[in-house]
Amino acid sequence: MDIGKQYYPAMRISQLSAESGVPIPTIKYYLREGLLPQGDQTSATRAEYDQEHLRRLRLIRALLEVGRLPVAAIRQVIAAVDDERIDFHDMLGTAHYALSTPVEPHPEDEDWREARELVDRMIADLGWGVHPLAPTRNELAQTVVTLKRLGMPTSQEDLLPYASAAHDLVRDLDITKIPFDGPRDVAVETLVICEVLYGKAFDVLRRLAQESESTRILDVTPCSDDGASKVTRQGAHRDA
Amino acid sequence: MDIGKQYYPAMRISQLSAESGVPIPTIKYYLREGLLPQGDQTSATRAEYDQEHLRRLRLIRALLEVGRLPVAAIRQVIAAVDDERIDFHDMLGTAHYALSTPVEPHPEDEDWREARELVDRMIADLGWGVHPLAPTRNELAQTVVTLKRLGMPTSQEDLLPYASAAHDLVRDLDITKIPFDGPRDVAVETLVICEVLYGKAFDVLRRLAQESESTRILDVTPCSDDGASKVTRQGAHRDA
DNA sequence: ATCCATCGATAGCTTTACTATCCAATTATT
DNA sequence: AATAATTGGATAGTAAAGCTATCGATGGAT
Repeated sequence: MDIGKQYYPAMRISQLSAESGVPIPTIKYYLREGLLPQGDQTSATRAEYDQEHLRRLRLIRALLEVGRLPVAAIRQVIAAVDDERIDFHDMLGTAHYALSTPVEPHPEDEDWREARELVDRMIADLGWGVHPLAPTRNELAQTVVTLKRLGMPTSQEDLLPYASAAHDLVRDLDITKIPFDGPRDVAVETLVICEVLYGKAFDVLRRLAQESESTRILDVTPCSDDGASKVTRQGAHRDA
Repeated sequence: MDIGKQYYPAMRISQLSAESGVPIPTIKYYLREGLLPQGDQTSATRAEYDQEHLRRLRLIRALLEVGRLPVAAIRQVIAAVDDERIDFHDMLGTAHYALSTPVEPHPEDEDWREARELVDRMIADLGWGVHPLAPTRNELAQTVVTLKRLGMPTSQEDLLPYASAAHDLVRDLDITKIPFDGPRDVAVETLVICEVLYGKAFDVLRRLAQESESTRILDVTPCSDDGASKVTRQGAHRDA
């Protein structure tokens, strides 16, 4: 038997479901879709799963629910991890690009070309090592175009403070958490978790800060209880 | 006639469609859904639209495509703007909360309670004026729980650098763009644009920085052309 | 007078992420 | 050994979201 797995007690699909809270049909679906590796098949009607599967399952749910990534993107990340022909660096690149929303370029559009040039120039000015064909470039260009169309034209100068804040966070925090010298799957998993979950955390923190600042500017009792009507009165929650 | 609208040339739905690139049936759908206000109905089969409609339409598309907000959330924001009974501050609050993904609390779960306490304590320690019932608190708590479940437990200390970076950006940049003294619709629109589009921009910048840093750490020719195979070989784009 | 766009209503479509049902093959229970 | 329960594998059905298509009546344009 595999020494490396001796600490992982085997379980059946029903236990996997119970531990993770994910219904059995959904687990089967993930197996079909290649998100979750097949269990150790001991007979025609029996397969065993271990802690790895549980962990993977939790990762899938986190990416789906917190990161709101499409199943297809998750599959790509996983495929890159499992494809041993892809080297470490390219694997991380694949993971990176799977996380970006694909944006098709519109080189015929004047605004678009200008935005893309802004992005390329900024990346070059910052000295960032970003692949010239990275889809992320188009994603940012698209955002810049949209801002312009909405009447908030954005220059490199406007974007730079965000860029350096992002760089600082990544350099000092995110990247230090990634075990580049460890096994492939752990590294890429950590990278994805960092990008998606810390990304989410930052996003929420930003919205919290925005609320705090607009409350501060608009006067009012910054955090007193009398404002409780604000939430209940309007039912501002999206669907809950 | 309305003096305030004399500079806005009227157009028919077909022109609105042509200008915005949004198909007519889709515009009708937005009208039905209350995302887009009805045009000026001049007869049973004729209505006139103006630049406001065009602007609103672009905003809707930006929130949908860039911000990936659900239609229901967009409708909530719009409803709050149009409801004159809601005061300025509550309107912004509604907008804020419409942007958050609803998360139902699990007070029975130990992890969840702990995470929520962490969030509350941090907000208090930072002195932020965030509503005690803000759904954003649960959103962050959920993220913290998920991180823990994935084996990356997160303390207040871990989160604080992100929080202060977020606060800095908001205080120095985002919030200065919002015309709090202007008309309701402009203020809330700007707020939403800032949150969603600058949020997106930052997210992309973070991913760019991550790519740059992992490239730097993993050795390799930081940005040379020989890596072009990375993108093409794997077809790393999500679905394009 | 004729044609064409528009309105309003309704129904249909597409994608995504599940969820449910069946059946044969075990495996467990009695 | 008989019977009940569980699993895997296959297939089909479902629900929600976001459009898209069609139709008939109307009314302005030529």
